[in-house]
Amino acid sequence: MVRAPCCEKMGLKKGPWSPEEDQILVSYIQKHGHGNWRALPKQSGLLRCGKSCRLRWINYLRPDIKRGNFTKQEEQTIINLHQMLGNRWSAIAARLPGRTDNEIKNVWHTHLKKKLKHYDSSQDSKTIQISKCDSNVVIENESGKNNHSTSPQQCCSEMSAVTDSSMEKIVVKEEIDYSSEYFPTIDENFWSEELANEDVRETKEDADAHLPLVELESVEDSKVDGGGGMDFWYNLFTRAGDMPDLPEF
DNA sequence: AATTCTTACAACCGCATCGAG
DNA sequence: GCTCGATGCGGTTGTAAGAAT
Repeated sequence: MVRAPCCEKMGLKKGPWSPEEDQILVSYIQKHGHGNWRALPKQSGLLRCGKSCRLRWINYLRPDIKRGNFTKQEEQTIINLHQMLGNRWSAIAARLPGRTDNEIKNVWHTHLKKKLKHYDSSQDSKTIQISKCDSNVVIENESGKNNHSTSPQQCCSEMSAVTDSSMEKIVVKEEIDYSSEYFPTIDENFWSEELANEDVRETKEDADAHLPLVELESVEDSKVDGGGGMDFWYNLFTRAGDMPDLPEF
């Protein structure tokens, strides 16, 4: 049994929003707020489903939305956060005031992914490797709530601090600048798209010498989807000793 | 000038999660 | 503990605009 899409209900409009619809939605929310998205279309007179209204508001009409091109710093931040969190766009968006998860996702797919792929292809020989990885890490946040992660992706996305040898407790402590301070800097070649073949980063041997390996167990049963994936998991734990305490997501 | 291709981004869909009852 | 409705999230699609041919 397949559930019918919500907007297929009789009379509900789909597709691009008209300025009139935007106006109705904005003025309704300004007056009444958006306590109940489901009820909002009925009460405001819009022929849209609540989901569509919510999306339109969050991604486009919200007054605090920052429009226009992303700055280099914002792009750098996205890259760094994506390396940390994988495809958790909402978590990334939470660190970029005025930007939406949808917008960030689009920028990633249309610009950054291509750039990085191009950039990384010139960096292949510098890939860092690790042989073992723990697939069952317990994470504890500030509220004391434990999260059991069975996948690297999931675990990494919730990881918020250095893992010690027992890998049991992770506590959030402070805000950090995601744009550069704690991450390897992407050089000018990335932004210029003219990738140098040599002397861009340290060699693999140099990197291995600087990055402490962490003893971890097999990840055979781990599910890894797109985004950060296993490489990131490896890199995160490889670099664990260099990572700062990170805030909660 | 017309057509095709590419890019960017808004919007949709369906699954996951959460909370109330 | 279970069910169900509401909301959040990420993947994907649709389409308008611009570029290339």
